[in-house]
Amino acid sequence: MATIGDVAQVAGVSRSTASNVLSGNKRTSPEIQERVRRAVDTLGYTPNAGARALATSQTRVIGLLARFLDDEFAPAMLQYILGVSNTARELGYDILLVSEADGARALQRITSSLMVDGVVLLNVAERDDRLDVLRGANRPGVLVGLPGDPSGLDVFDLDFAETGRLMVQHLARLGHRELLLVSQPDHVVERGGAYVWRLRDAAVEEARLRGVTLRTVAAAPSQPEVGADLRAALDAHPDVTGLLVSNEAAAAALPFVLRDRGLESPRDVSVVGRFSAEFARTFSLPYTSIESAPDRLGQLAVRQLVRRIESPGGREEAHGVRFISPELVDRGSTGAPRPADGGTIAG
Amino acid sequence: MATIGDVAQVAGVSRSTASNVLSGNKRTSPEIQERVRRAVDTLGYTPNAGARALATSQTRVIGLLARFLDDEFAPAMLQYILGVSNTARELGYDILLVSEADGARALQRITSSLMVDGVVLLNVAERDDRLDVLRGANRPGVLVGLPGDPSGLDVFDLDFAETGRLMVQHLARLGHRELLLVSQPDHVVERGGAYVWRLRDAAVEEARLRGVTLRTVAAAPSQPEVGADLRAALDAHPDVTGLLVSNEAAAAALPFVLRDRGLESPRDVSVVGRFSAEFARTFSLPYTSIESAPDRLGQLAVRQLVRRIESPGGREEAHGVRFISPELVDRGSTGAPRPADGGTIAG
DNA sequence: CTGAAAGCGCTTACAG
DNA sequence: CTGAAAGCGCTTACAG
Repeated sequence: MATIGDVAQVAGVSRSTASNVLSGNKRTSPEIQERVRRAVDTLGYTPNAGARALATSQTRVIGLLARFLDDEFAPAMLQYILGVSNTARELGYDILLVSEADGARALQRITSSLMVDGVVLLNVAERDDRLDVLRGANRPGVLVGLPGDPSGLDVFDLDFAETGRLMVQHLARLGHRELLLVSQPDHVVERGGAYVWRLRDAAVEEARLRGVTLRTVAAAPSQPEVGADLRAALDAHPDVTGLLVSNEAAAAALPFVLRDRGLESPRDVSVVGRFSAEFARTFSLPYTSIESAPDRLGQLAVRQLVRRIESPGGREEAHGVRFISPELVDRGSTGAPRPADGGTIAG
Repeated sequence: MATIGDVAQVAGVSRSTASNVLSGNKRTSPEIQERVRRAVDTLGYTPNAGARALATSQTRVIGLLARFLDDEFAPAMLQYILGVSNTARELGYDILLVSEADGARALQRITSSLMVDGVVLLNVAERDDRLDVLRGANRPGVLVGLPGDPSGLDVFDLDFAETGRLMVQHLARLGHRELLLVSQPDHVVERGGAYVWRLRDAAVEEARLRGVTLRTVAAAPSQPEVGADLRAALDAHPDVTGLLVSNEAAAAALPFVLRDRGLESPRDVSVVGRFSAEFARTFSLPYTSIESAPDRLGQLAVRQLVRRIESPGGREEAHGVRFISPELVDRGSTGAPRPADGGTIAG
């Protein structure tokens, strides 16, 4: 491997001059620049990342802490990872992907060894044991997902409360009076999935304000249990004309369940989901939905992180929570409710 | 940040002794060990990764080159990534995830800068522009996926030819004489997805040997086009009693298509897929399938890579192609064909 | 068994 | 504008 010493020698300059040409930090004469560039080309020189990191305390690597939990839906997670990864590369950073179960320990390891310039935490829980580590770390970090205590942290998330309200509004305006919200199971909430109740509570409140009945049901986070949960929920609430599906696994299973009963949306039941366009495409979901925007959240998170890393006073600027406003993507699965005498959705 | 110098000072030893205790490379007295360990604890010392990499030329990071192509099914890809990532962590390595479009350039970048000790290439094509870079690189690499010219490379892959034969055998033995293979579209093959024709050609040959009719159809790699392709294929071949579904997107869409026509498997049509158990779970696929074993392939690949990295003569050992034997997982979607007079599967 | 010294390949004040 | 020198934090022969 060629070193910068080799480059300097071939170019006939000192190592510091070669370094200055390559970094562009100091002005150098065009002639010198040309000589150094030629030397780099002939030698096929690439700076040694470890040596550079040692000298500058910068690695140009961002740590990405993902969590693949059994009770969450892996394909949805992938989209966040890709969103972060793509934006990082655009800004000149590589991604160290950490998917191990013990995220707190992993975070400690990669920050204290200075392997990364900063970190992005995905799938943040209400009480997340990674946050104390992050607060004590020597590198900045941003979260995707709102924890219970976001103080001193940069947080990006979908506005789940507004999402809940929007879902209810949309169906209420179309004339629906009997709604069913398909949510995540209780243990997701207990484990810290605060987004679940943020959406649910707001939906319930909005329904109350509008004098609409909103029932809530928890469905399993994976196949095939989620299908059974959906069927049971429809049986239990035959008057329902509108479905709010916040649970992504349930959304993926819904076409099967509706077809089983000969139901069509929006003819027999109106459906509003909460998932990304990419997710809809992967699972052939024909439902109107609130876009969950994983790519945009990943992008915002990385941009903010890079600002903290690179801007001189970036580390000290005020932290805050930034919500993405939910947007409804119409895929034609909602309409006026079927007439009251039009039978039931129970099988 | 504490350095090893601080540790040495607190422990009252020299830096080299502290280093030796931590690495375990040289024998040290128990008392000294204890003193050093205590100093590490009180200071919260973690070695600086860059400095260590510079001194040892080892980073304990493995580069993972993924490719997310529009014409392949992203959720299937995730499983390989997780397989590699989990095994790497078990062996003490972190993962640098590279998902950018220009894989060859990325590979050049991470190897020549010595950011990684080795690389795993996913989704390798028949003619893959990353391979020349890998052959010229100063770090070892292993592939998941068989290229046209595997010389000088470590390759792991499912035995697609045997997979094709096994699928045909399984249905032929049950009495099926009219089979349909749902494959990938031509442009996947042209781009270099050799696995497509490896499976197809072997299936065709096996069918010929057994005197069974095997038709082949290409289906789109994503929703919703794949559904239309499946419907058209069933219409075009009404005599078919057995489906071999190698295309993962087609497998995910098949339940919808069959239900549309009131078909059940195995009553009306027998189905054998090729996908992982995890994939089956995610998409609620009730089909007997050849296990594609992404986790196992990832594990084998990483183990081999780490062997090359760590064993003294590991770099020089003979390279080779290792196939995983296909295994059929029975999910009850195959049986004897319906009687010849039993109607057709066309809608 | 322990320690002083050199070296890994960069960058960056600093002096000229 | 250019170069000699120091330093980043480790590891590792080498001498004792």
